[in-house]
Amino acid sequence: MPERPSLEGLEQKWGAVWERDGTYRFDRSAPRERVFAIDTPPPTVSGSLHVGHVFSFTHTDTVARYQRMRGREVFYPMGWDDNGLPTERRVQNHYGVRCDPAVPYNPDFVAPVGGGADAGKEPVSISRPNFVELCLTLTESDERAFEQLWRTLGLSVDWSLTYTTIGRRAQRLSQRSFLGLLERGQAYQLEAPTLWDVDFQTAVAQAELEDRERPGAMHRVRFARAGDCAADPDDAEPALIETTRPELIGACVALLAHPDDERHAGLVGGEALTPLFGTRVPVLSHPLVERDKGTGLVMVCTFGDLTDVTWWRELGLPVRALLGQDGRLLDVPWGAPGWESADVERARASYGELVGRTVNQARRAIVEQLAASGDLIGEPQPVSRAVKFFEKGERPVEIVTSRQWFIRTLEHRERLLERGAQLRWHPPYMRARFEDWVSGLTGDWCISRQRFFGVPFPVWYPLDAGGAVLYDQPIAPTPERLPVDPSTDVPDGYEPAQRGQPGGFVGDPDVMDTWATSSLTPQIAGTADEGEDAPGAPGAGGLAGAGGEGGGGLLAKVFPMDLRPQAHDIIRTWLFTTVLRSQLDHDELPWANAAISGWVLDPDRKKMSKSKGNVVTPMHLLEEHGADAARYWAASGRPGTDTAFDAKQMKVGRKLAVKLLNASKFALADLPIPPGGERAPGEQLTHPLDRALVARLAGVVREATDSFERYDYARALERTETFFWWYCDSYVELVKGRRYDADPQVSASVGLSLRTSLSALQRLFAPFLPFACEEVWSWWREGSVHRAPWPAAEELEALLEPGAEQRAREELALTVTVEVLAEVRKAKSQARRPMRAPVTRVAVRDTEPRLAALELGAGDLRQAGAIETLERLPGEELAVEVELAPAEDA
RNA sequence: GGGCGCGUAGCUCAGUGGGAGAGCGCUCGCUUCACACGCGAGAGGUCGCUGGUUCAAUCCCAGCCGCGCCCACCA
Repeated sequence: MPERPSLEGLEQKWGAVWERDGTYRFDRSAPRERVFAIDTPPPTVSGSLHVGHVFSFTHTDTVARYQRMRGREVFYPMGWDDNGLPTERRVQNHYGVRCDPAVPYNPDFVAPVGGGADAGKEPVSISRPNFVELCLTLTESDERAFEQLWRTLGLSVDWSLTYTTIGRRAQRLSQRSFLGLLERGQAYQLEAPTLWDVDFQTAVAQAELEDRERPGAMHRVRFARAGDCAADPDDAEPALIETTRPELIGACVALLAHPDDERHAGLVGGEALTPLFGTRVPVLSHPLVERDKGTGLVMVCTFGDLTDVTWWRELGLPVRALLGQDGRLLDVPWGAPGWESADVERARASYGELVGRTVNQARRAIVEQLAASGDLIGEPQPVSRAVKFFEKGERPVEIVTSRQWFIRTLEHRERLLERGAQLRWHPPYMRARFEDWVSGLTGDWCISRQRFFGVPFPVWYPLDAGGAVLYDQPIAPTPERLPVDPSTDVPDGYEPAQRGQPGGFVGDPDVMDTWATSSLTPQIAGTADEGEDAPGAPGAGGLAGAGGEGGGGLLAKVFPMDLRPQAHDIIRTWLFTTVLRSQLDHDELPWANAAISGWVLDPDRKKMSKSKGNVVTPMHLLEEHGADAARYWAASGRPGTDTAFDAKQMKVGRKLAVKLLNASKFALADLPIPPGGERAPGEQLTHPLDRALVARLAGVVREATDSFERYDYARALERTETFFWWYCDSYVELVKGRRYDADPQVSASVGLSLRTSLSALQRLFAPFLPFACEEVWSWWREGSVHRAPWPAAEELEALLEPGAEQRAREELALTVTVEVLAEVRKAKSQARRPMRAPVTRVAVRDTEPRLAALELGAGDLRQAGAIETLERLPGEELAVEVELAPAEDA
């Protein structure tokens, strides 16, 4: 036991011991019912972890440590989500490269030195395999840094179970699951209007959209009436629409009014001519049109927003697409079929100024044209409106038609809602977010991305004699070949030279969305025994192993898992897709519990973000305050609740950890420690106050345990902490006299009480302050506190005398004794005297039962208060007179 | 527009159908034999507003106001 206990260096000291002893190693021989499996969120590997990660991962770690101490064999892996767009973008910037699938693989390629955006050089085009190699190199170094941080924070993960979402094992599982879905008709391909990010040039999913307020302008535009009236233009009342997207007038395929809107009843059923381009479009009605918006007449374009898609589909409108995949206006053949115009020359002339322009450029240009032609009515009115963005994108998403892979989702909606109801949510109200999302789904899940660093779709397509791709006849590899990359691998029965040749084959060029793989994290983590290079599982189709049929593998032991911890912002993505995939592949929930963490907000209650520069780097945090202190702050944030970043809370946590060191030192120093630590055979709690203390402690243990069972780690901490400070300030002060008594008969009971209480407190704090607790445990106990059993209220109560009446009297004795001691302290404090100042006489007036109880604590009270005479007088309520001895120097 | 959560001391937040709490900060005091990262004492609040249920409401119910988040067919 050190002379002056300190927190310094405990992270390194105990981190090394835990690693050496395999303290957190998952024991694969444990029976299924003892296993507690956690589906750890794999952090995105694209730079650095932030304070929010420390926050939520600490929550999970406290639960993991609690369960381990409860005797569960905890399956607690770490994963790295290194698959996907954020990594690609980071690699592009870091190395100054760009992936071009047309470039051949260069085995001797060396990453450019001093590349990157800051070098101001044009990015170097490299092949997809070279690009993927760079992604792997960069993520590897990030992952080492992440692991170091987690180890310093004291996460009790089993590092031998680490997986990555781009690793061969994840790819194999992801592809195997996809092929199963394809075989069962749950995955399909479709050419359809798709949400599209024009910068990344990839499809995106509904779940990856977010709204952003953007300034825009509302333009009132005149459409001439076509048909009979066209012969007599002066007679024809024009059709007025309002739009924020005038650049899409050329893509207009109809005008719509509400069926009950009498103002436009005369128009409906007729036709109108688009301004500038002179295209005939029908005027129709649809109930989704809102009469009080704009003029009540709306232009349908292919496609300005998701509502346009609805109208286009429901009304069977044609496609007149203007926007290309790069977000620029396409060159379209005015006058050709589908592009008819009442004035082809004028249409070509107008459009000539728009073609090749971006959306914003084209909008400015067409507004000038409309103004010049008189078709723009009034000035554009500035408006602020919500625009849909890809959450990682910088320009609004567009809707373009493309071929994509989908997983059937809508038809499983009811079943998914049932699954959501079966899942135990912590806190329970988070379930509403899941249900809102499932109920609001409008389409199946688009999982294909036109990117490079991801899991490829494991299919090829035959080419017919004319070189056309036969998309409806995909060629799948046999399971033993997985994972495959169809851009380099060749399907069975073909030669490499046949790639791209008529009668040959092509590989699917796309990769899966990152969620399409991370939605399988329970299965990926649970197949750690397969190894990275194991062949595909035997048997076609779905995943083998889960469900336990014959398989003695790891997966059968850990799946379905016990706990999915995650933050609330990814309920609609990660949580939802994991439930969906587990439903489709296993027809069951992937876990029994979902524990949802809040976010870390900056002190202004805004979400922390790098752009604001208010982010504190986690490692710096741990170095300054210590891991236990940071964990204390995190664990004080209640489940599901956003918490402001607060360094002051960390200081409080640090004080608590230091206090635990010192209290343990006081309690244990020079105290005989029997073998086994707490209690020698035959030892008894002979003093009523000691029994009362242990009884109270049993109540705290019960509350902490109940709280943890409900995943309310914060309450467990709060109860333990409150008790602990009271214990130090009141109980320990009260019994110091007996603690140091020369007569072993007198001190024995305190010794047992201190050993018993410290043992319980050190274990109660262990999930929160793992380093300080391990340190104090090591002073007097064998083995790790983190493998010690969680304290049990029953064991503590076994030390007490039976009899409720006696327990109540002793509990009252502790209460009254502490109350009187407080009065004595108050008198000394108000007299500005030290706490050890002697007291000649204390007269306590109180009710008879309380005075009787006080008698049980009178001896300790006299010693703690330095009281000469203690008188007990009958009274109505507690009143204490204190006569201090004269100060020596007064 | 819909849903969820929140609104308690200057700050951060617990809490309960019957006495309004903690930590930090502030004031005053104490070198008490584990700890000055300590100990003791104290000041400080119409528990968002308005109704209702109840003997009794900070807590339960309704409405409103404010904040945050999620969702929405935002032309």
